[in-house]
Order: sequence, then C-alpha cells, then structure tokens
Amino acid sequence: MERNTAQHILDVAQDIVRNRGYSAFSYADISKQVGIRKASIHYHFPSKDELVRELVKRYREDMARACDRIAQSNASPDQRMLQFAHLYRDGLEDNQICLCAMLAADFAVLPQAIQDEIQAFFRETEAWLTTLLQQGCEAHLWACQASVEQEAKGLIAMLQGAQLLARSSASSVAAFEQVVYPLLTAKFSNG
Amino acid sequence: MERNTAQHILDVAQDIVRNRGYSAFSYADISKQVGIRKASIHYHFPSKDELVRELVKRYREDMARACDRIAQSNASPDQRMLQFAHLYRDGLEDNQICLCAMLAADFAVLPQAIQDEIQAFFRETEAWLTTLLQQGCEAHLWACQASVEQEAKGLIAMLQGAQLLARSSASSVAAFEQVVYPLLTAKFSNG
DNA sequence: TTGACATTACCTACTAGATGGTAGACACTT
DNA sequence: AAGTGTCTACCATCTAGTAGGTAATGTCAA
Repeated sequence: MERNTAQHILDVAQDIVRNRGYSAFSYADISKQVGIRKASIHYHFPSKDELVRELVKRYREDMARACDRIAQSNASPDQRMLQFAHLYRDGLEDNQICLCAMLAADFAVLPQAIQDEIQAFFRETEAWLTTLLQQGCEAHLWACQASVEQEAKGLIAMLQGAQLLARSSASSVAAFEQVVYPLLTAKFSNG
Repeated sequence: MERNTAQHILDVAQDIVRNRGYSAFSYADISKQVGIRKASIHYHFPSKDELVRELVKRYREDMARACDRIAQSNASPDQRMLQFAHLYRDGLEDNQICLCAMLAADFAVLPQAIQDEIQAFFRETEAWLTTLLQQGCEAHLWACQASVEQEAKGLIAMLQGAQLLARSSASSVAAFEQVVYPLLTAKFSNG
C-alpha cells in the first residue's frame, strides 16, 4: 500500500513525538498506526535512537525548505515575518508543537547524537530569522531595540513558548493567535 | 532520618519531572533517591497520577507565594519585573525548567485532573503579571502596545520559551540571560 | 501500670503488562 | 540464487501497582 514504508514510519513517529514526547512514544504505537509488526520497524530503523535521530534530521531539512520558500517569495519582510509565525501556528491544529521544542523538553534523556541535531536546528532557525530581521531594519520597516541576534532569539522563544502554553488551552490555535499576532504586528508592521 | 517522607518524595519527584518529564520518571527513580522501597511510595501516594497532581498543586502554591513576596516588597514595578524573570532563571542552574511548562509539553498524556491544575497555574501567573504590567502603565514607567493581558501572555510565553530553548545550550543560565534581560530592560526600564 | 487494639511507616515478594530488541522463517521480486 | 520486506515467537528488563507481613508507636480502658 505505502510506497515508502520508512517515510510512513517517520510520519507516524513525528505525529506521536510532537504530541506526546520522546519517552511516551513506543514501537508498539507506530506498529499499530502504520499497520506493520513491531519487528518490521526494526528492519527500517535498527533502534529507537536511530529513528529519532533521522526524524530530527528530516524535520530540520523540512524546516530549512519552508524557510527558503518564504525567503524566495517576493513578499515584504513584514509579510515574511507573518509567514514565519504561521509555521508555528499550523502544527497546533493537530495539537502538535515543534518537534525540537518537544525534544528540548526531553533533552536530558536524549543521546548525544540527537542533542546535537536539536542544537543545529535552533542554530539554523535563529540564523535565518536574524537575516530576516536585518533586512527589515535595513528597509526601515522596523527598528531593533537589542541586537538583531538577541531579538531573533527572543522572538523564537516567544513563538515556541506561545505554542507550548497554547496546547494547555481549550482551543490551542486561537490561544496562540491571540498572543502572537497582536504583538507581532505591533512590532513588525509598516502600517 | 527525614522528618517528612511525603515532602521528601515530592522534592525528588519534582527534580526528576522538571528535568526529564512526566513519562520518563518512575517510582524506581524516586525509590533510589529517597532511600525507601517502591512499595512505600505507594503508601504515601496511592498512584503516580495522585503524586503528580499533588506535586503540581504544591508547585502552584509555591509560585503564588513567590509572587506574593515580590508584590509585597517595596520595589518599583520594573524591579519587580526583573525579580519575576529571576524565578524562571533560577531553575536552569540545575537544568530544570518550570514544572508546568514541562507538563504542558506532556499535556496529551496527562489525566484530566492534572491538566486542570496546570491550566490553573497559568491562569494565576497570567493574572499576577497582568496586575504588575498595569501598575507599571499607571505609573508611566512603560507603555503597553497591545492589551495588558496580551502583553502578559506574550511575556510569559517568552520566558517559558527562553527557558525551554536555553537547556539545549551548553550553559543554560547564560543563554537565558542573554535573551531575556536585554529585551526586558529595553521594554520595562525607567532609564 | 498493664494488656488489647489501632495506626503509622516501612518492608519483601509478587503480578500483569509494556518496553526495546533479537532470531529465524517465509514469501516475493530481480 | 540473492536480496528485500515482512512475519511469528521469543527475550530480558522495566513499569505501576498489590498482598501481606513486621516493627514501632499511640490510645485507652481496667
């Protein structure tokens, strides 16, 4: 049925991890949802750690692609900022938070290789957002109070935090939007 | 040896949960660190869910007390804001994030009773910070761009997010401080 | 003061079920 | 014949939770 079982496994694993965290997901869960036996998952991913490492790697690449798409659109910096925020909102529709935010919470129980992937993810995202902020500053669309790097870190912290807190709300998406969008348009709007 | 074993169990459990999350902590872990047998923990807390529910309840009360202490000090609103931020920084010294932020990540696997406690925690914290922001506005120490409530939600999101992301850094405390304090003093400082 | 009973706080020993992972057989394609 | 992808059946280990016993302490009436 599935053309590519390995990808299907990763899809399901991603759903579960983003929803319940690293420690609360098991091969049995994946097995049920993918429709193959537990042992067959080990054929594609020898160990749980391997699986999650590849999962984060893929997620990192997906995020990079999504950011590239925003950067290559001919939208204005402030519109790009909104599109970037959308990336964080979208997952909440299925009560999912950013994979790497979830794994940052589980950081203490992760093997080194996965920790490295997560750090790389945040480094890349910060770098991308820093560039965008810089562009907006240079176009005199907004002014940065602190350094551009700090502002980028702060923004990502706010987005990830809003996402995290939103899921304890009855309607996650609405909670996220009510916090993030007013603050964002107040700061990064050309009126 | 321990005067109050129940409190000792909660102390250890809090350490573990704030560090590794809900799903990655077990009665065996507590047993080792407290120095009593697994079965004895069940004497004090009949089930894992009971234990965590009481844990969150106690944490919520502790947080309320800490906020009260700040509110009753005769510091200025901007100094109070910094003291509030300190609450989030302090845990990071032992690589611990806010208990309720961790449990917000694990939200999907928690029983209803614990979910309710967590929601109550965030509601209370938001209400407290809203009051502080309002006081600063009225004293003309700062201006709120969005509504005071939204600003409070955004601030807590930023603090929780910064805490979460900081733990994937080599030196968590420094990472947190570098993000939070410049932004905070830029926004809420009377110069 | 003493004997009877209850309570507290722990223990050992156990259960059923879940966990990640392995061994080896079985089709099916190339 | 070789490789691919799946299966059944199994393993050791860990999980929360239970049953039942034990020693120490408290309570209270005769």
